Amino acid sequence: MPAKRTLPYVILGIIHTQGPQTGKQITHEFVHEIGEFYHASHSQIYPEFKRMAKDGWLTSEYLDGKTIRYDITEEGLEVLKQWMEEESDDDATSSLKLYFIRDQKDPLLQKIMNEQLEKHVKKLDHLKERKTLLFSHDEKQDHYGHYLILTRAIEREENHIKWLKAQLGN
Amino acid sequence: MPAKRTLPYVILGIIHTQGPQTGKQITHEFVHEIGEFYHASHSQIYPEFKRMAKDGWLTSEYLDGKTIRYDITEEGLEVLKQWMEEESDDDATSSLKLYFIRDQKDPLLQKIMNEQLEKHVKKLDHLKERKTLLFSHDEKQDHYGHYLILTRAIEREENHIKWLKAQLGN
DNA sequence: CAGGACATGTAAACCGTTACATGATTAA
DNA sequence: TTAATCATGTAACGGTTTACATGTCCTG
Repeated sequence: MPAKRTLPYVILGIIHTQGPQTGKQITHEFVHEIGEFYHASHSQIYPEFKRMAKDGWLTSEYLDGKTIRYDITEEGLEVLKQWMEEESDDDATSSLKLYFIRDQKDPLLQKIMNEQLEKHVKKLDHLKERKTLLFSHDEKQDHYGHYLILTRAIEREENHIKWLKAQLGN
Repeated sequence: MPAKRTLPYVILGIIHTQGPQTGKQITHEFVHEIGEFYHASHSQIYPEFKRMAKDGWLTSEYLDGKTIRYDITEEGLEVLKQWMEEESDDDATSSLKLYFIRDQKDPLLQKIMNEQLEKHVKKLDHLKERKTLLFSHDEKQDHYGHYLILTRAIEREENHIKWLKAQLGN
């Protein structure tokens, strides 16, 4: 995978919601808190901190001559806000954005879930087409595994869509 | 992501199930057939073919002085078989293996789905623990997005488990 | 004070993508 | 025949992981 750059935005999001962070603290976040949904190792985090400070997204403050604590700047906040509002290329990114939304009334919640809904509806349509194209007769006899995972993929999409609609209906 | 090496095995699987392949053919497979579940670009495929031929997993045969068609060797078959039987590190890999199973009676089907089931049950347990730990009272008021995606993750696992059990019950 | 854990930092290797290059076939 | 397309091939780049390196603090 081309692995589009999300690390800096996740860092901004964490600092924004959890307050200023040292390398140790944010590494802990990545392992234990947000770790369910995103992971980064310390060897990415430390250089990324410096890059972001150089770019003016973070301020750095020495705590004890070696421990640096970073805080988000106005520019960083702006960058975060833009990222939150731009369209996500995949589900994982959408979920990360949701993770950083604290208020149930935030209109971004609806926006992101609506985007997801639209994409999953399209995906479901496509998968169903594939299924009728490939397995409308008895072909599954001879490609059972393919039939299985296609069926599973369809059910997953249906389940996800159902969930999104239920949430959006609230 | 570290992206564990799956390309060569997918190539073996395709040749095994679809017969000998040229670069063009297998590129088409990656885009149009198996593309739902795995993707590779031609710039990976051509060098990989050569590596695999050098390693004795494939034989190469010139069709017209420039088009090379590759077929699987006995050794390649063995490698494929081993890969199919070893434990998968993630769901995507499990699905790929299922894709290559043509016969509904193949015992590997059950084996792989049982592995998946076990992992997803563990994952579900873990997610539920997280939820009670983080959101047993009214904390969701203040971290609604986190609450949402955790809830969604749980439902996804439940749905997947339900599906696996239904399949295994047949 | 010696050893180990730990926080921080850097380097190397791997995989995959995008972009570029080449030669042959096809088509205007 | 020239131009476009296409199959094949190579190079450069980005991102992530693993491994290695350094200094500090804690502990026996």
